[in-house]
Amino acid sequence: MRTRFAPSPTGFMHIGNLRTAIFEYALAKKYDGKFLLRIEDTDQERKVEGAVEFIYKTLELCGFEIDEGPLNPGAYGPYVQSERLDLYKKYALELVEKGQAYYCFCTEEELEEMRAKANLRKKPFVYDGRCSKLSHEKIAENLKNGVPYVIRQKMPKTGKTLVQDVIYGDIYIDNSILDDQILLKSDGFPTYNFANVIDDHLMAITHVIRGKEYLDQTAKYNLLYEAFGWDKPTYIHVAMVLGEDGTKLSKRNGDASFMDLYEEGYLPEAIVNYLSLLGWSPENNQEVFSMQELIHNFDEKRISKSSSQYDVKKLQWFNHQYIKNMADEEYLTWVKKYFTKETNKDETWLNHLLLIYKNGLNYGQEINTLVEDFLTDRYEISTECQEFLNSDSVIPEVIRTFKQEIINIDWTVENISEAINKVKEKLGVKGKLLFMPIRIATSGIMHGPELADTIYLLGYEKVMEHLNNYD
RNA sequence: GGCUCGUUGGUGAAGUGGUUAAACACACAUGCCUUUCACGCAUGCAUACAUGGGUUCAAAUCCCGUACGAGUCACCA
Repeated sequence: MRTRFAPSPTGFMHIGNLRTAIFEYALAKKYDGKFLLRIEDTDQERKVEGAVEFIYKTLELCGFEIDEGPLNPGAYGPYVQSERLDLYKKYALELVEKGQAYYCFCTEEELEEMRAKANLRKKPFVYDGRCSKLSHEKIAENLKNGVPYVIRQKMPKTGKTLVQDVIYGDIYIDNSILDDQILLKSDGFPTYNFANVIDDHLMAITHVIRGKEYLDQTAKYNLLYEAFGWDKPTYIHVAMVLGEDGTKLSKRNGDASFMDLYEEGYLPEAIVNYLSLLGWSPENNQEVFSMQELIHNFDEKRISKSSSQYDVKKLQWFNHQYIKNMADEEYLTWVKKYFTKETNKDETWLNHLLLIYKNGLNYGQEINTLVEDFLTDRYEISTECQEFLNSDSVIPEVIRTFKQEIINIDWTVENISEAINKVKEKLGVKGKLLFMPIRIATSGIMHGPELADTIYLLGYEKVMEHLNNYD
């Protein structure tokens, strides 16, 4: 069993691509097979510098072990298509020799004209194969004169071609709609379809997982395999991942890119976990699982036929689960990468603060907004707070008593907690009337984390300063 | 437009002819957790099988039509 992930190097990976990679990886590893990375850069115009490293980084972050690829080649290299040009040419020529393909010298203008005519008659454009009728002499002459050419495959004009897919079953495509597809472009590069077939065969790929958008095109692939007399791989086409609004993912959705999510503070494990459940589910219905469990439970037959919608809320829930399960030390190192607020507080104080939010954090960058109230000197009583303070006559007394209780204690969370309890006992107040006044008087806000922790972190000086306002 | 595929509640989904509460998770709402928010726990929710016909003793599950959605028809991948 050998699978491959074959992205083009655009320096961007949206979660749909990643999800396909996850399936490919899980399938290969489930059967102790190999997972390889191949870069499909046959479109020279869309190439981006550093994209290969970027892809490696992404996959590594996600916990993939790449068995063979451009940076760690195996026996089937090279793994970058632009380095395999001679190979494609050789195989294209082989088909020409066999009479399965031919040189085509049609110019773009000629093709444009044919296309326009087809449009007029409201017929889909199919190349008429005129160059396949060229005489040997004419071909030789053109080649000699350096006339630009492409190589096209001869397609059958009648009948149907069978496409077999693990998810979608048997599908028949009418050959009449099949164009004499271009194998080799005039710049000497192969087309995507051609390179794909050559490479998958040469790299001994056994299972191809790819987006459903290739389902129809698979007929062309099959015809190519047949022309060469090669065995076809097993096809597994997967439905698309849609954006939150139910439409196709695009860069405009922004957050649909893995790197964006990563930078916002979503853990790769959580992303992988969530994504694996988009269009697939394990038989045991387990939701939170590790890569190892995913591999173990993966079953390609349970991949869904219909597309699914991306939902940040659920991703956040997964992320939340993973954050909660981190060890404190691990959490602190992690969350500090996303913590960008300025502070002159010492590390112990900061760690205490960050830890308070560990169980409530949805994603890394969220820490900055959660923690805001602790890092500002602002102390303003909102009208809402003021209204509450005025709502009961016992409130001033609560505040005064609390001040007395903490004025001489050792500044620890436990002692503060104890002080609150004493206020409760002395005045016989509890609940909202007990805690709200203290919270507002000390911190100036109505909502926040655990009160004793809040007061502790505010610090003795600041708390006393605030309490003095109520004397 | 031709061809291909899909359609279970707001979202992810279980379910592939048969105990007439269609699971589970997210979201949402409420309650509890001896302060709020959050976490956690509990309950509820929407009264979901696109639609019309069949087949069958029995259909979300099989067949046909319709609607809607998506994909694809490049010297892009």
